Amino acid sequence: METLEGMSRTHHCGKISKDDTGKEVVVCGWVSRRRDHGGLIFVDLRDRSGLVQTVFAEDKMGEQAFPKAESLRSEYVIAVRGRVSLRSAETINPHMPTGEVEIYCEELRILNTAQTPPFYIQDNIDVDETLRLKYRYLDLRRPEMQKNIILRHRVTKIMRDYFDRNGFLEIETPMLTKSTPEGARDFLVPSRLNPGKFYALPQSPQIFKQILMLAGYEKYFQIVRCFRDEDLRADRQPEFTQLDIEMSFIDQEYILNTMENMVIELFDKAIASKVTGPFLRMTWQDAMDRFGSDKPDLRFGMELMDISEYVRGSEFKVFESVLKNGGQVKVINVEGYANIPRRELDGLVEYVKNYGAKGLAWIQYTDSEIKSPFKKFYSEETFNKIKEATGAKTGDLLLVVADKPLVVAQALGELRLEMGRRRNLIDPDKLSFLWVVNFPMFEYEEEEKRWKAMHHPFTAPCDEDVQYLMSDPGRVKAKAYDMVLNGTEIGGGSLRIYNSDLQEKVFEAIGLTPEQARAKFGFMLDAFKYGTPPHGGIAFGLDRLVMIMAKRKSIRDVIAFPKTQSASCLMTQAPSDVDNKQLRDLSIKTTVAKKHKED
RNA sequence: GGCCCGGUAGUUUAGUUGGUUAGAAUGCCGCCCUGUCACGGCGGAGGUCAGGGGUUCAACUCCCCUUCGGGUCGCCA
Repeated sequence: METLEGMSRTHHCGKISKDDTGKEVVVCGWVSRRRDHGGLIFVDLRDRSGLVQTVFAEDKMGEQAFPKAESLRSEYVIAVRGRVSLRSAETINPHMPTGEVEIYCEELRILNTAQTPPFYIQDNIDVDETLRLKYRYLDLRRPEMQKNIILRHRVTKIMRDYFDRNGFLEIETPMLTKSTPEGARDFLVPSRLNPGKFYALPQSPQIFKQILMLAGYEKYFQIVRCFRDEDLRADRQPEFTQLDIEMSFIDQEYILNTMENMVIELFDKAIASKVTGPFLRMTWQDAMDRFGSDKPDLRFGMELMDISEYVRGSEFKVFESVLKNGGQVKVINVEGYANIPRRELDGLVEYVKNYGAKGLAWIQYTDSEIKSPFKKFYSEETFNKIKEATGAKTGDLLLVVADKPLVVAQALGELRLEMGRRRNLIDPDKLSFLWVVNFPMFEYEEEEKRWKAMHHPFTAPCDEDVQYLMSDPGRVKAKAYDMVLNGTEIGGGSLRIYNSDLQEKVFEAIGLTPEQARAKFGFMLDAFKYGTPPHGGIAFGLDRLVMIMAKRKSIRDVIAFPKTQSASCLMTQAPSDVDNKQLRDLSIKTTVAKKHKED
């Protein structure tokens, strides 16, 4: 093994160009590929910036030094001093950014050897993700992963610059904090100094940022880790990063504009995507009615349409009972797909059942006839009226769901997305931003038989709805808003309650007794009595945002060290057992029988 | 907690109605090779068929359980 002593890097591999021709350079990196021709060896050398071809020629290096070049293997760490030379026309590699040049080695130092890696260190590898996660350091060495991680750095850098320029202060908030009753399951941290008591890791810095507003900081932001102990998904990790923002003396319009400008600048500077404002604003009700989702993907149409009035009053019991119970009958039009195979239709019936619908019906306006499972209950005129009302044409397929509004929305909304994917209606290069506004303040929790805050309990209700907080919580709208991109919620926020009386009322509406509210949020209620400014804010999911910008399907690809679906880290083997002494110090006993595994 | 998919050389995989010496490609090792860039040629090594149990004369193959990974519903203010 050799050192770098007396040899300092002059260039990065991927930056060498024909402008450097003739220069003596020193490059360092990993052996990406080796092509041994006997007396002539080519090595593609890789560092963070890219690849460059280095050439080891026996007649130039001498018989003493050449065997060292022969000993090189994949992922050895080397330094090469040599001269940049222009390649002859027929040896230029047009597929490589540095393909016009190569470096003739004059001195080689092997700084470290390497075991053969378990997978190729290159893009587009087809390898089990388990292996990638176990050897994450090798996975992260792959150019496409480095690109993602570098993009993530650029994103946070642009954000910090933007907020700094606009008068925001980045202020840190505690990681060891207090468990909150609402929301996700907390990660708990036992307190050694307070036996039997626990901190919670923050689900978000929500309360702290509001306290900062009343403390007079006016504009706050933070790029901050948040923790929620819930089941994982392709876009959900137990620890994730939020861009967290709060401002005082502002209205909703100011927040939305400030955030739009941030996002426009971000997409421009980070990935050179020109996004234009102002973003479309859509009420929550509109989004649900038209797209069956509070985060509609507007990259394609296929909106939901209500045909209740056309099918009402028939012998068809399914529709009748739904309509009598306040339900609705809605459709989406899958254009040009009247000849859908019967087997696929059957599959779609199963598909919507996953989302709570009891079934799925359809109308096929084929060239020759109208096909529908409820054809015998309605006249041809009715089918023609439906055709006209929905704008369907001959050759189109209507998919029909009848149920309570929320079930129709979810089932048809998901079906719309699925058909959009199957029919290739979604342009992967399109960026469709919108704001969804006017969310309901509460949603009813069937299991616990109580109302819950849809956003969080510090969200301000719309002024005109405050009177219904107790009498009719379901009709209260909130001053809340989500930013949606391509069917993904990338950010959400609200104007906050800044009056402790109103705050107590909202706690009451979600079933918190005054005692419970005091125990959990007493400090906040007290604080709010000392002159709280009107304020509001928003938080963006950084991982999801970068995932979309990097065009990846999983946030694991934009997180350096992510966890698996069972929330473990395959590289470190966390979580793991701890010594009994550690548990004793914390006054903790586990009820899980220890597995006796001796290796 | 439910449902679905998957686990075979280092890696990606083939393996038929249950009977094969478990095959290929690539990687790895050795020898040869001075213009390759997925270099090439010749040779070689490499398998707990995820783990356990069952059925059977016989299990990679069929059944059950466990485990690990992925997707998803519930959950995620």
